[in-house]
Amino acid sequence: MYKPITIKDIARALAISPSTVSRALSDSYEINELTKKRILDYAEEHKYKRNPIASSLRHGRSYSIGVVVCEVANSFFSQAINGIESVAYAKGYHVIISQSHDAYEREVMNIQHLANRSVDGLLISMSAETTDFSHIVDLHGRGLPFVFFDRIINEFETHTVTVNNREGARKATQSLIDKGFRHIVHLANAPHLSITAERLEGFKDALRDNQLPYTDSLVRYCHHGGRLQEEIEDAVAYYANLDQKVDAIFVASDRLSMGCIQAYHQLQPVAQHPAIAGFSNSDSLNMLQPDFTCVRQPAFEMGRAATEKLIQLIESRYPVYHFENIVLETEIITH
Amino acid sequence: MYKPITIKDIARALAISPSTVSRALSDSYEINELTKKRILDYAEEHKYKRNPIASSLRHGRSYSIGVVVCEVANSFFSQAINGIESVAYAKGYHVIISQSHDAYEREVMNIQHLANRSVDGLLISMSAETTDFSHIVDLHGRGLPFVFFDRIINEFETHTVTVNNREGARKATQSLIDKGFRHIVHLANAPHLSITAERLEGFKDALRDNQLPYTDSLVRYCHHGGRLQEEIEDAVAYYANLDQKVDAIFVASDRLSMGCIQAYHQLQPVAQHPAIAGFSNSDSLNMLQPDFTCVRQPAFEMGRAATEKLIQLIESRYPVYHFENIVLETEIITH
DNA sequence: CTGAAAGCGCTAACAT
DNA sequence: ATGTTAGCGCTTTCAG
Repeated sequence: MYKPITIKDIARALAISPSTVSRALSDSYEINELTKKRILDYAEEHKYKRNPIASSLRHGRSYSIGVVVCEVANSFFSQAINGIESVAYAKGYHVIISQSHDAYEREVMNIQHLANRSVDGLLISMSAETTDFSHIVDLHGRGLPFVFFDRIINEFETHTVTVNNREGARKATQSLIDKGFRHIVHLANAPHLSITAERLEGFKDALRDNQLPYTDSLVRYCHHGGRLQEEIEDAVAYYANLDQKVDAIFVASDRLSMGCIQAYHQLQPVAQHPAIAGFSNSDSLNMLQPDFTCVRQPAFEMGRAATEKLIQLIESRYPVYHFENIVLETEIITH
Repeated sequence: MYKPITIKDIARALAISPSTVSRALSDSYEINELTKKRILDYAEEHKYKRNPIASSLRHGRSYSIGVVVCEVANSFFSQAINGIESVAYAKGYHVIISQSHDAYEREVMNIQHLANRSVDGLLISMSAETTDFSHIVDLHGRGLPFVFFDRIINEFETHTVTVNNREGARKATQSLIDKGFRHIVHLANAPHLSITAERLEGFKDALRDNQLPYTDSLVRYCHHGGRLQEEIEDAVAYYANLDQKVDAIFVASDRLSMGCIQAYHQLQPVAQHPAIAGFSNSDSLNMLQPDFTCVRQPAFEMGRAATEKLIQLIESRYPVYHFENIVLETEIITH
């Protein structure tokens, strides 16, 4: 059907050898300027397109990188993907996106699938449910480069890109305290995620700074990252039953904030909700909750940085022993 | 670095020919059961993975399909993508997603890029800005299969998957009328999109059914599909200046509804907004606007159907002359 | 500066 | 039932 023109076709038409054509197209130096021009003109005119599959086979590389995030319909991740694509395309790589939906099985399946599809490297933000990392450790051990962003693991050394979660969490909590709230709880993500522990520390920092008491009972975890609305509703119900009336919540993520507001909407009018502050890269959330304070992550920049490091790993001719753990700052938006 | 085991390696280890190994792995019938078992066991044990690049080169197909949507951070499209992936993965195809951000240049670039990357076919929902279709017509003419969903074009015959936009629009508008609103306007998408004309017809139908007058001045178009918040603000400002006070708006899309609510938020308290009804697959929108009536499209199902038709086209041994235009029904959710 | 030849990994004719 | 061979399109020695 769709039969594109090949290097051989050009060679035949111009009565030269395929290798010369290849050289012209890859802009080799050892070629006559005139021959090169003839070839390039012909290629242009006949809309020659290099066959990337053949090229990949030859080079043993696919010039594509895999991305695994929990979901794309999420402001943070979609912005990060834009950053990833901007770098990847500029460097001639293709981006293959897949979603884990925060489920362990889907994460394993996707990573396996991408590795089979011979991506040259993987950019991962861990699924909330994952506690067994052997699928990743295994592939990494076999030489596949990985870079983690946002939700990282420490099973082996590699580049990572994160934000200063602890400080972001502290600032968000502090903003609630500044507004006069004293009974502040924390709606947290899955307990084994790297970001969960860090954000919890920031929450504690803020309480401590203000001589407010901390107990573990102030924290509710969502083991599926909010994938089940039920887990959020349980937390909200739990807060409602505390002896102390909760007047503010520090929420660990966008999705949880959304679920949280949704849960309260079913219970009572907006005016009576606790105040909410939390990590969020969504523009619509602060419309929902008029006084919503959010901690913005530089998602686009994180995607960019992670991709740059990954491509460095992929293109490095020598084994890499020195890894960078890039930590960017968050920005807080108060109302 | 990462040197996977090949068919040759297996052949050498078992002292048989590569073709036999290939036959065993592709489950050919003309092979001794015992030999087959030996090979499969060895492959399993050594974690053999077929090299899809070599396989693609050989078959002249990449077993991947390209998807072009305006953006993934959009409930409708992310649900559609889930449907696309469910079918594609099941049939052994990979999915490569790209975003046009409703911009013509990016759409052209992405489609070009995907075609170069030798996808076997393309699943497209048109960008709002696109009025020149030659980049698509050209590739289609050269034999690349296309299936359109949601936002289609009629430059050539092929399979399409849409919803009954006219009826959905009529029902949404009718629901506003049922609530007692009489001065209803329509915030529309880009005028050249297929869905725009259809939804406008439904809007007119509802007005006519209720003996309400229609004039073109009731309709405002967003030429960039709401990509620029400005275009929505202009429309809202225009409504505010009408002689007749607008008491309800029928909005053509999710993104426009969001932008519309956002624009009103800047102007006046929620209680004084006009009522809104519109096409939306987002769960969060009805929280924003308490009485928001939405028309849900079966996005997942649309993705599924489109992918099935595309794979049919790809795998058909003969030129296809009979095309299906699948039209699904919408569901309306009132409050 | 250009050409001939080999090979990336896989598979489908064509033998045997 | 198995082996031999050739080739998908591209690139890279190695020779000239």
